[in-house]
Amino acid sequence: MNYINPARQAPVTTADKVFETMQHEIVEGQILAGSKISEPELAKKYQVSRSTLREALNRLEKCHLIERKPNVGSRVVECTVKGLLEIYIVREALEGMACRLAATAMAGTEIAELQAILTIHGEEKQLQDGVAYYQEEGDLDFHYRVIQGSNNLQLINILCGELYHLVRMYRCQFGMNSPRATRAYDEHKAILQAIADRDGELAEMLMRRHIAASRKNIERKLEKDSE
Amino acid sequence: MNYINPARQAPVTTADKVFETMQHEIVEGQILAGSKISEPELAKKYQVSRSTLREALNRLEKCHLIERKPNVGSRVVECTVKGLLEIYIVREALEGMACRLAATAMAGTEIAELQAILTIHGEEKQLQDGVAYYQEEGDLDFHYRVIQGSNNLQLINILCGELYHLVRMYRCQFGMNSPRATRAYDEHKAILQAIADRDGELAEMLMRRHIAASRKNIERKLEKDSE
DNA sequence: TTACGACAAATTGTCGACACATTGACTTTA
DNA sequence: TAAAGTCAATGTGTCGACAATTTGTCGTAA
Repeated sequence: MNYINPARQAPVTTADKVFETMQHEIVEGQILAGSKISEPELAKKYQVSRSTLREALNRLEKCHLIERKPNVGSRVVECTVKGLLEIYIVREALEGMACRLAATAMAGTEIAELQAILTIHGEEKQLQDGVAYYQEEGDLDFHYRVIQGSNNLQLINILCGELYHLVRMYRCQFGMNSPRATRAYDEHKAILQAIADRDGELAEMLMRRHIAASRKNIERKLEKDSE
Repeated sequence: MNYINPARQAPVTTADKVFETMQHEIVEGQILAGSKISEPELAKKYQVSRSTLREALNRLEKCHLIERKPNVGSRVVECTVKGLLEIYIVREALEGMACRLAATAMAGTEIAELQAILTIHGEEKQLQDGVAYYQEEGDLDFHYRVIQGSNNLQLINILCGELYHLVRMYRCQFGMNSPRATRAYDEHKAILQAIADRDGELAEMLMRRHIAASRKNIERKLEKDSE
């Protein structure tokens, strides 16, 4: 499957390619979460030297997909419930702010474009009545565009560059296909309306509630599973 | 000068030491902002191989202190006004959230400890009537402890690990010794009171206003300079 | 004179080998 | 038997050298 990758530039160097490959394998769980990474082993697997592999590992660490300890080695991060909720907290804060900024920074054409995309998503949702597509690609795409609309490079870099793949990893590995799609779609519409009205304060509040609702939904679901 | 470094672990490997050295030199401006980094040159300067230096560069990139382009090289980030304001925006969002969390997550003992520290800062401030110390170390220390109090590892990592040194760099290079210290001190006290009252909502609002006030102060100052 | 292209110098990316630290198993000793 | 110490094996950190790419210079042609 060919994922979109917001902040990516074409993989020019060998380390880039190894990085992308490993990224996909970690996100999709082919390299197991929590597992130890053996540099010699993976270097042989990808047919590159250890230096090149280590370069790739450095970028994976930048994406928070692996953790390194000096003189010990690297491990793939573990997908814990605590970690998932922590990311939602960070997203609530940052994407809320991004939304506030987008309300004043986004161009009218961008807003119109995003409205068109939302309409398409809505039709497709009803068409196939399948939640998966919307929840996966569509949701990410909406959030991605709002973040870009903030026009704040630090914000964009953190959300689209450093946290993006970790979010995808959690989505993949926890198998998130909750029945929140319809409600989420309506919330997206309301958020976009606030942006179109140039009401930054409201836009931020709605985005924060939107993300907080997802978080609480997960909390409920998980504590129900543990009963 | 020996800076405190929140999220640091003792430098065990040589790359660690080179990283810390370069970090200080970049933050304090000895390595000029915006300047190009020559790997062979710096490797010779620090008496290490290029591999080790590149390892250090990778960590500097993680702190947003340098930027790399494939097949071209690394540059120290530039300190622009736009960049400074962008960081304040990110801090407003993240530290605001951290403060909200701290209001429920911080232990009573931690709060008491922080209150004691604030008192000391207040006395020292009046004692030497110098703004510099408080503004530099004390302010960073207060914010640092609140962030730690959030008990959210993602939040702590981003603020204390990735953005911390960039903030210090801006403070150093823009020479921030504004007369906001007294007001900032009072604001800190109010924030801490909200945390002690376990009022997360208020704590977040106060922290956001506190950081936003600093940002607006800088905006005023800078547009006054440009007149 | 300007624009284009080839060449040379310098820099970055990649490689394989060595030095060092950690881990686990085994031996020794209380 | 248990605890501590030793040693080997594995893996990470570091090094120097080679390969590939970029950049600036020079020369040629329009």
